[in-house]
Amino acid sequence: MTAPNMDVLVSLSKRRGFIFQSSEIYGGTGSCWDYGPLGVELKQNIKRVWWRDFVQQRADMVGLDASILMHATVWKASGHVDNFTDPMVDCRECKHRFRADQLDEMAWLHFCPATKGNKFTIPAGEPCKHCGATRTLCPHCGKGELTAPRQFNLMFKTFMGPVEEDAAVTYLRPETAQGIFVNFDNVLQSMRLKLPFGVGQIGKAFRNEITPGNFIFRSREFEQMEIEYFVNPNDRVDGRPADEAVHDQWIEACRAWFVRYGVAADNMKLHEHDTAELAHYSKRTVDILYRFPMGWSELMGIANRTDFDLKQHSKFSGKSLTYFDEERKEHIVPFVIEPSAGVDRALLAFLLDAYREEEVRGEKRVVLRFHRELAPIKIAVLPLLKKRPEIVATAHDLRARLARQWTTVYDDTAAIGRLYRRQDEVGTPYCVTVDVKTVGDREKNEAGDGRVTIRERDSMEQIRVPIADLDTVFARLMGETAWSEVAAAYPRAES
RNA sequence: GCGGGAAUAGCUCAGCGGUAGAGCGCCAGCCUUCCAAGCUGGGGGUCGCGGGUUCGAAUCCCGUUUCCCGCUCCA
Repeated sequence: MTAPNMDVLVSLSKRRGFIFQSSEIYGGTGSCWDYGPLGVELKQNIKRVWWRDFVQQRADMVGLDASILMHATVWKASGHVDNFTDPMVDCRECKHRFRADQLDEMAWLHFCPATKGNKFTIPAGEPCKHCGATRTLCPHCGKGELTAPRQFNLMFKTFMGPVEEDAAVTYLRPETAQGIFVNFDNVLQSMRLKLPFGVGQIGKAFRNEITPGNFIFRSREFEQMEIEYFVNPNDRVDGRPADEAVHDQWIEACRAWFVRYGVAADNMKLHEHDTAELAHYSKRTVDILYRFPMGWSELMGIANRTDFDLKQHSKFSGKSLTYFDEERKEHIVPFVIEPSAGVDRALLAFLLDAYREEEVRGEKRVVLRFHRELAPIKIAVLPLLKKRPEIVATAHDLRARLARQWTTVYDDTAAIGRLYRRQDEVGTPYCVTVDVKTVGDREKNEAGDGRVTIRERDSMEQIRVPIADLDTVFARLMGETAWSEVAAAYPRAES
């Protein structure tokens, strides 16, 4: 495949109306991006199929849409107020950066004056045996002074209510997950659920990232698709504790989902967090990495959050957040498996994986081979000649008719070859072309055959289909039926 | 926040002290019976922003903002 670099994609995204830099006319900001007319369709399609596949089609799942602003105590309970704040110091000499709270636990490099400047590595927390000095300089290079600790708060602080008082301070949510945890009992009771069950949610989250960038990969405002899947850890699944077995099931389900919608399997790999990497709430976390242009990076994470969150919220709120196990006659706090995906990262992966540069008749063709369900525009209706009013009128009618079910576009501003290339570049899977044969030629006294050309994006094959068949043909093409199977029933059009 | 690079038309870039260009794209017309065809015409840039040097700055200097590449963190 032709792996595009990020610049090519940024350029295409802007030129074709997928993604614009936020506030561009004011100089822009790299930490926020706007989705243009095609981008918003693509993004909505991703969210729609995710919601359909994971929430609507599963008997063990329900949905939720919690507010972005929540009670400030939520973030104390979740640990974000304490753990999302890392005081950092930098070495003025070697430019190394350290977390201030970990400095004392690090071995340090020392040029000892008592031994004529000999170099020693001193274990954490100990003074030099020769001169008795304790560490004051950079532990890494032993020479540089450290800057004063700088506070990084990864949460956006804001004020609820018109008066800026401390009591009204809260945060824009850094993850959608907490909205599910605090509604655990509401959902459980109102839907009369039995374990195991999951709650899915799609929504915006905000993090004051230290380093945003790599296009939409890491931005300060982003959208998450999260599931909190609750299990009874005392149950056994496949002979293993339920949380551990279900965790593995979700990892595979998520991986398969990306493959289903067009991400090549070998562009993904799993990454197991080691203990140092694990978040404060997690027993085990596995990331699905994607081969992004800047290297393997996290596409989504699937964490076993244990009973940490429910217990924390129970403790801070004073409300019992337990589940009554009818068989064992006991109250338990469920464990939770959290498959957490970034909509924007998913979109970027789908975009990257769809991008192809091909050579057609000696010319370069750029094509986005989107899965048909993700493609922003499903059908482009094109007149072969725009001088013929009958052709143009028929094309307009067809577009309106097809638009009742699918996203469509009409374009007559160039020759047919160029029109096809434009649609290729935005990933439109099918074009419908109306020509003279469709409508007939009055001057030559020829009747129309009522057929139009359907052209498929990837193979560039064309078939002649009666207008009367269009609805059923496209219903099959947009469903599970392969192009080759549909095409076999109709004559090829010459190209 | 630190180090390095960059910022000129929608996109890719040239111009590097004398007042802004190319290719592609876009728009209109002509032409054209299925894969970026041709011809003609057109719109579009206070050269990121602010200051300084100079008779004169896109060009030199300072500051600033934004972007890109590394260091750290996550979806």
